[in-house]
Amino acid sequence: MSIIVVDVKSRIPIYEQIIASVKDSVVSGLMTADEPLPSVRSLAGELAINPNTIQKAYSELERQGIVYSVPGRGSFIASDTASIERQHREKILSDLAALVDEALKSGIDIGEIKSLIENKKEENN
Amino acid sequence: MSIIVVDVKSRIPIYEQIIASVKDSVVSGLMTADEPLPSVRSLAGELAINPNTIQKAYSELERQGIVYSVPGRGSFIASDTASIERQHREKILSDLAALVDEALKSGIDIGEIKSLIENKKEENN
DNA sequence: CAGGTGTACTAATACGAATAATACAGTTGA
DNA sequence: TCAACTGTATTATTCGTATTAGTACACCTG
Repeated sequence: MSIIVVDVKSRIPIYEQIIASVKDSVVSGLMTADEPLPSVRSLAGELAINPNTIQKAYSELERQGIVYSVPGRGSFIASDTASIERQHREKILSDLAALVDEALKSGIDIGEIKSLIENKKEENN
Repeated sequence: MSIIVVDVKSRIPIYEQIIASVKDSVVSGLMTADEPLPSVRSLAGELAINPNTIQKAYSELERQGIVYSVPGRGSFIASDTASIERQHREKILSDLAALVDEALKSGIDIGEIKSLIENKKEENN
């Protein structure tokens, strides 16, 4: 099963949307280690886009170590998803730090930020 | 004085960079109400880009109520910067909420987020 | 009135994403 | 064995849009 969706009207290139979509599936646990991705041609058919665009996305994912491809067999999620998830968490924390920085510089009260977090914690239970 | 800088190599359109730059100057207090912006032609000369690109940025800024333009005189920061700053804070809080949401979904401990905020608070003193 | 300002318009250019059309080599399963 | 799948590679073309280019007009200021 593939949860890969794209929005052709988005300003974000389709191949980048695919990359993000696969990454999301990995970090959310929807796709697990060594699980096969849809083939270049079948996914192109599903999404009604050109196979070359899919290939470009898969190539980049392979370059980043998110997937590995075997000619004749297919493309698969990397065996080591732990490091992918770790990288993902690091990126979120880094983004979060930058945003909190900007918030404080904009004069947003730290209490407001804290309560926002508490609310989010409630939702995620 | 103008703190407007652009990176022609960025994937972000130059006119959007200018828009963001002006907004930043307003919310950071570098530019205040009714202060004149550099003229379309002079800024184009400074940044070595086409005047049309500057005009496009200024037009959009005017549409958003960030600046107002007077033919023959120039372009100026809006008189009411308070609402601009409010909008900015709201956007930050909204972004922050989304990011915290994603962090919690990624299994990041809430304590880690809190300590991150405390650290940032220290830095901003 | 000269020289600055914003504004408007059309055309041309540049760049990158996406498509299109093939071709080749490896794997798989009937 | 071989048809049908897989990834990979290559080249050319299309397309959208940001950017440039050039020009013109009306307004304001000293």
